[in-house]
Amino acid sequence: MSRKPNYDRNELIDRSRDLFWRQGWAGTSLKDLESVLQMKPGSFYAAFGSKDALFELAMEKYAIDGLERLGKLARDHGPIKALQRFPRMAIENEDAPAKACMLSKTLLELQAHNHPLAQKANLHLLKMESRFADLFEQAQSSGDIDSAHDPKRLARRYQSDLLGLRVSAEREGVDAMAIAAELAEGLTRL
Amino acid sequence: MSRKPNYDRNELIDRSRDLFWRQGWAGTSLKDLESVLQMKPGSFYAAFGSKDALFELAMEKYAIDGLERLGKLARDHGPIKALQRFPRMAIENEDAPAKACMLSKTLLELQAHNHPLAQKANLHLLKMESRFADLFEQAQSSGDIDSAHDPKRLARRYQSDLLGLRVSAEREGVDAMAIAAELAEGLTRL
DNA sequence: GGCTTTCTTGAGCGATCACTCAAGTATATA
DNA sequence: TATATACTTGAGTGATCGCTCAAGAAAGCC
Repeated sequence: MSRKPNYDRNELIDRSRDLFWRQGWAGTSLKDLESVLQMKPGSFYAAFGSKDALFELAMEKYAIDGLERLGKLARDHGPIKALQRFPRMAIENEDAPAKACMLSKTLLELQAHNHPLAQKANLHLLKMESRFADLFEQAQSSGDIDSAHDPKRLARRYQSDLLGLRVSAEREGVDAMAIAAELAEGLTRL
Repeated sequence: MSRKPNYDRNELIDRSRDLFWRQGWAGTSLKDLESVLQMKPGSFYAAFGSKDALFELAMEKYAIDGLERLGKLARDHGPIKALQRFPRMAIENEDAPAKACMLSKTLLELQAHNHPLAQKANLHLLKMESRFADLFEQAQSSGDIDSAHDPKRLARRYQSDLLGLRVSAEREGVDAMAIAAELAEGLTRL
């Protein structure tokens, strides 16, 4: 029995993530999604339930991708180099839907209305922050960073600077790569 | 002849700025504005022309206020102390509509649709950046900061970190005052 | 007071919003 | 091949969007 969907659900979520990332929550209409996903309303709601539900899936995928990219950097180059390269990686991809972080965009857009998606964005950011703290701690263990510093404090500051970088990268007329380089260089002086 | 409006236009723009600042462009409806300004649609459009036009006025007022606060800090305490205190001032006011910068929020929300307000937000940010650069240059002249640094570069990085701080301050569970303190402390080591 | 001019009112405009559902179509199992 | 079980379609839902405009109210000038 049954009939298989003629789409790849995972790929649809990817495309939604790109659209939501670029245009934000209110800035993305159902018409936009129907066009990008090549789906009629009926199929869309059968598959995802609501715009909010799909946004949540998209944001989860965004967050997991970020964690995985950071993890791969750490495995390939070690903790300190990973932390140094990550900001540059976040803004150098010209094909990415946006330079700014989707989580911070969501937070800024929806926080004022106490939208559940804003809280979820913050949870993803906290998860990322704790991962940064892990890497700082590892960098201290291997002697790359002075152990006098509190890794959680370092992570908090690092993430804040990273979010700032990515807002700046969204602007025209700002050399974000130069800021990223400064950020990386700053880590060598801890 | 003629009849005077029964409202203070300047105060209406202030209230609009607070609402737009907090809720963003799409997040603020005409109903919201009518409620906060105590105006019926007809009066609203007679007075301001459109939602976008009022948003632009609100954003201009926001930008000018920022420039003036920075200027006052510089006059009262000198360039270096002004740069050190400004980040804290930006996030410590509990009554402010939001911690994050209205200009960066506008940019992030509207950039993807090439909305004119996004470009205007960027122009205001550039103006602010050049004012930061002026202060860095003055701090160098008075010997507070090493003259080997490029003041424009310092300003660019400073603004980026400031925007990051203010995004972080919008989050729950993040000690933004601690980040602001680190930012200020960092300026003493230039 | 009479007149002109502006401001205020609020019903309602067309467009778009997120979303629904009955009908039609394709596929897997029996 | 017949039947059951999904999936797909797209016209259409009520609500809300930003905005208009004709009518009425109030203030300044003669």
